[in-house]
Amino acid sequence: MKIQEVSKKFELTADTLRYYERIGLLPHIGRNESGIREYSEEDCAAIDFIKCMRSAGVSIESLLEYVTLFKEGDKTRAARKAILMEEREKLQDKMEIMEATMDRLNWKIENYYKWVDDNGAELKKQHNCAELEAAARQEQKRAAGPKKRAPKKTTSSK
Amino acid sequence: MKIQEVSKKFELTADTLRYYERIGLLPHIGRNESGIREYSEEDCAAIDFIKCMRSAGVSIESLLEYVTLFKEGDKTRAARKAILMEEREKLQDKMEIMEATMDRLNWKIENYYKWVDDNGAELKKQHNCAELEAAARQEQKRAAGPKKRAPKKTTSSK
DNA sequence: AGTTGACTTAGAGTGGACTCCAGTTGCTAC
DNA sequence: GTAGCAACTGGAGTCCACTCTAAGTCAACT
Repeated sequence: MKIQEVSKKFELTADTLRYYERIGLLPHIGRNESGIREYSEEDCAAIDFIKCMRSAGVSIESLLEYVTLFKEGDKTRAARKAILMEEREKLQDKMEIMEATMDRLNWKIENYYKWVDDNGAELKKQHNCAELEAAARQEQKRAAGPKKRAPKKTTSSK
Repeated sequence: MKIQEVSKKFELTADTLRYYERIGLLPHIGRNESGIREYSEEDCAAIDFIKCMRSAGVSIESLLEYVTLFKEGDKTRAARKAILMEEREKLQDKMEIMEATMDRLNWKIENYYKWVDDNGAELKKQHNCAELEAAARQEQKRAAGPKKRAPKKTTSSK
């Protein structure tokens, strides 16, 4: 398979594929007589694995460690397994954090924002959510108060 | 609360807190007579919310959108709700991806790496995992084979 | 023979999210 | 009163993971 096909198949740009190869995340891909990459089934399997891990947030660094061990052969199996287990732990932790955030988001949507109608006007006032609302109210007070209105430099240099 | 306390409480560096304020993610924090930040309860609630969202991977851009609407008052409730719902969607999607990755990792650990003993030697050979193994084997063949390494630039002019 | 378009390379540039730095001010302790 | 330390400011630097550019090669088509 040529780079464009692989790119489509895995939804990774050709640049990204070349980048992965360059940093050693993918093995050196074979070239044909005119120097064009020809991805084998095995290369694709590797890409599939890497893509899966990356999309879950596994760092390139960890993946590199893993594939580096791979190249060293069977004697590194235990170390490789350890890496996978470590990454599994990390993923597990992240998922727990995300679940907590989901709960919070759900609470906010279902409780705090429940009285919002379709066309964007609010139907009732609410008064039991601290978080940003209170801070925002305070901010409004501050802004309305003394001239103290710091220049609002948004989004650094552009 | 002074910045150092807040920093400890939420495990965010003072730099990060100042950064968040600078870009408008946090409201302008009140200062005492000598210009030192004094974080209110409301500020802390906002920080707590932001930290929670950030640690789940919600982008600063989205959070900024949200707090910007907040400053515009009640008429933006519907829009704010929409943002939260969108972020909930994104989180949900991410979690699904992560779950799939977890499954894959679990499979690999439990099947592919099951015959690794404590001290790092492998006990048995395995032969039914494509992925990187095959690619690695291929790579080893390539390395052992022809000269490989040299780029074939014949007429090179830099 | 010339043009198109996919490919090649090394290397530079980008965007997001911090993180650090230099210089200054202000509080507390000795 | 001066040393030490925490805080302040604007701006520069860093890290990660790409992403883009320039200059070139090659096969196919007109």
